[in-house]
Amino acid sequence: MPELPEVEVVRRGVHQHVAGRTVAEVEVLHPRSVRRHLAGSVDFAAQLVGRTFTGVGRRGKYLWLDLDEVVPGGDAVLAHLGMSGQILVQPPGTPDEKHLRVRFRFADEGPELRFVDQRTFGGLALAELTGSFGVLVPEPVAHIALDPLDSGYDPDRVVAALRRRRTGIKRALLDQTLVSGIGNIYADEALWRARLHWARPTATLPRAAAGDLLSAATEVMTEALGEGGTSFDALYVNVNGESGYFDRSLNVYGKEGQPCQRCGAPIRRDAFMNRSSFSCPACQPRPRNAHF
DNA sequence: ACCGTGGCCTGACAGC
DNA sequence: TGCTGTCAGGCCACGG
Repeated sequence: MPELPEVEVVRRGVHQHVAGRTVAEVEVLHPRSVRRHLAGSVDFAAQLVGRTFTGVGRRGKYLWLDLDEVVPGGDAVLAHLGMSGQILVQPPGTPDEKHLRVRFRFADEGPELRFVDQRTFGGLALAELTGSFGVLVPEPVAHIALDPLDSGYDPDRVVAALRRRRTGIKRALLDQTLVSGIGNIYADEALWRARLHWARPTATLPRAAAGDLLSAATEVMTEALGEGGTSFDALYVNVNGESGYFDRSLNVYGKEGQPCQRCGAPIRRDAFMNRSSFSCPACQPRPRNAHF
């Protein structure tokens, strides 16, 4: 979290506000927020001055700002929001946010682009473009699988790859090299819709059930995007700082003890991978051969 | 090659 | 009140 719908909301906002604008100054206020840049944050800033953002791409939870021409060997500013990252568009002179990490000022002296991140799990990077699934993406994104909203996404291929795994179904859903964009919230929601327990082994999952699960994941993320994403608090916002409304539509995530919307059984919460899994004990019974 | 775990981070909150 | 412990969890490095 933020997961695919929230990142797509941000991508659209960034594109609307910065496409065609030329960078005048970059201020890095926290070194950890600039990643994979051996020459350091000062060099990162210097390399961007005078360059023009031409578009904003996304794959899974990564997004990137294209710089000038999109050509092999070109580069882009890659961003990952991590747990608490925000990209905000703010008029110059707006007081700095408490966790402002990187500021972009533009030659037109219009609104700034600000990377704000409380926990610094996210970050920015200047990355070279390389080919992946037939398109150019920043090199650190090359190994990330296509997401369900990508035009090249092929659910049959994901089903086949998923059934070759020897692990639990939720662990597989969260593996960004299998299918990208799904995090803890939408994994739990998709599993509930498909009536599957999170520890169900991938290896014995029928092809149709795997297909239904991926369809459910696509549906729930598409619906969430239509609501502007999911927000529990002020951390998950669009570029104008506004929250989405999909949290009202969640069926299991964060609903421990509340009645299942299908059968009324109280939603249970299990510890899993140092986090929580929410599910309905009646609709999603624990399998005998559970894979933890 | 595949699979699973630990570390990175800070703020909100519960309990004493 | 102020302290401590727990939780939130995506990604990557690393070990088996």
